[in-house]
Amino acid sequence: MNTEEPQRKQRQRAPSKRALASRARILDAAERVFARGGFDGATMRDIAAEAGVPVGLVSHHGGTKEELFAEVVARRAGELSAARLGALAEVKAIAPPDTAALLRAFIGPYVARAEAGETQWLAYARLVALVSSEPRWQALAQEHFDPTARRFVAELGQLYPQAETSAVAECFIYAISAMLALLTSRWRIAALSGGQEGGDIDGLIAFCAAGVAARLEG
Amino acid sequence: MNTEEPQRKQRQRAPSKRALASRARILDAAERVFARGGFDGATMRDIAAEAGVPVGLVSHHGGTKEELFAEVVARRAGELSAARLGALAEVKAIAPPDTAALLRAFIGPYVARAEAGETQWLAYARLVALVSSEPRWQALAQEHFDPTARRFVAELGQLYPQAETSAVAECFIYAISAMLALLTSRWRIAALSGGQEGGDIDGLIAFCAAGVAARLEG
DNA sequence: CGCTATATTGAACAAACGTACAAACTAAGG
DNA sequence: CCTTAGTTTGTACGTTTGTTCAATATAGCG
Repeated sequence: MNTEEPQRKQRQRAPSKRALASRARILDAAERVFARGGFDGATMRDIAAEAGVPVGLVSHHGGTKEELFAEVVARRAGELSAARLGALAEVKAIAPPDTAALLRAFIGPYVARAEAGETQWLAYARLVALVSSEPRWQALAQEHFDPTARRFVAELGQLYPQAETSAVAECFIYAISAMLALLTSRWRIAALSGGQEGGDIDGLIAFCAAGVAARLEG
Repeated sequence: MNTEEPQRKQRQRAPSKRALASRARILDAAERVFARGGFDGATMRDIAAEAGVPVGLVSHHGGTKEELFAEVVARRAGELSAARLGALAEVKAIAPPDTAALLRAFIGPYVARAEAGETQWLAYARLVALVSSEPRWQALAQEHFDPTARRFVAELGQLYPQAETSAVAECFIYAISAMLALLTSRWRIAALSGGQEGGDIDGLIAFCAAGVAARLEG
């Protein structure tokens, strides 16, 4: 029969410092390796090698490969959503925001982190691009990105009351894809302009804000 | 020593009708399977099963997996580039084109094919999105997409003489990524707007044309 | 028709894959 | 300090991977 004690905690002891460090190193390594080659292009052994630990330890801390991928995505999603909603609240506290201000509240926190030299956030950007484009990860996108995105779509919709929600969402997807292009395709911009580096957040927001206005006002 | 006959053709007999049909079926199947799961997500056996042929035949016609992928990309790139340059010439024959006309010449041929119910072109769109975003396929993008893209960047630059080439290329990348989002992320637009279908080429061009103008005139 | 280059088939290969596992090791709690 | 839950390690297993190959069938050409 079953044991008497009901719902005793699965974990009876707190994880040690070293265990937490190992776990963090593994998640960081997984983020980089997943970003480099996508889910299928990454192997558990690559991740283990990148983290400098044996293969078995990756499974021990990360579970199956799919669970590990979901953890990597989830880990930064919370911080990012909080930063975005915070920026939104900040902007609304001053004055009723315009289109550019709304877009900046959404895009700014992301680009700032990616451009702060933190390569982990740039790797994360590639991951998000992957999750956002492959229907395979629809559930992940729905859980971690949709709530915040829906909030911004609603705010944007208030600026264009006569526009349909689907048109607002369409514009928002265009803006997100342009943002991800800025973060992940700088090499291609350089290739098309003969080697010149190019692309910054102000230009991106100018592009998107005008695009949204033209699409939703028409 | 070497044989006497200089540069005799490797292939001594023309491929049979059935061989050509097999080859086409294999490339079509590879296009779908690669589009579904990316390069690493696809297996030669998946492709063989999708085409209804034994595994060995895929290698026989397509070579290695990488060669097969490159062939799949190359096959439609020619037709697409020709259609785009044709549309550009057509538009320029009438009058000096504006931004929207230029973008339509680039985007139109693609979206038209993808929306004509030809699922193969939609699969190809996912493939292009893949090639355009992963640095791994930089060489493929450079060979098949860059020449035409560079041409459009140059045309666009003539409309904004004071803008730097890198800024023009930046805008063009934004427009391409928005186009690919329209083709590959309709499911996400629907998810964000409560199920409503949305997104068409006219809205996309309105968005991009206004974005380009705002970014390059400023 | 008969000959031959090509196309097709199914089986086989080594390598790499995700995962499971038992043994050795650490560190937290009494 | 000793117990014990948790961590680390190395290995090993069963699949699946891309590719090769010899055999068989097919279709072009004189």
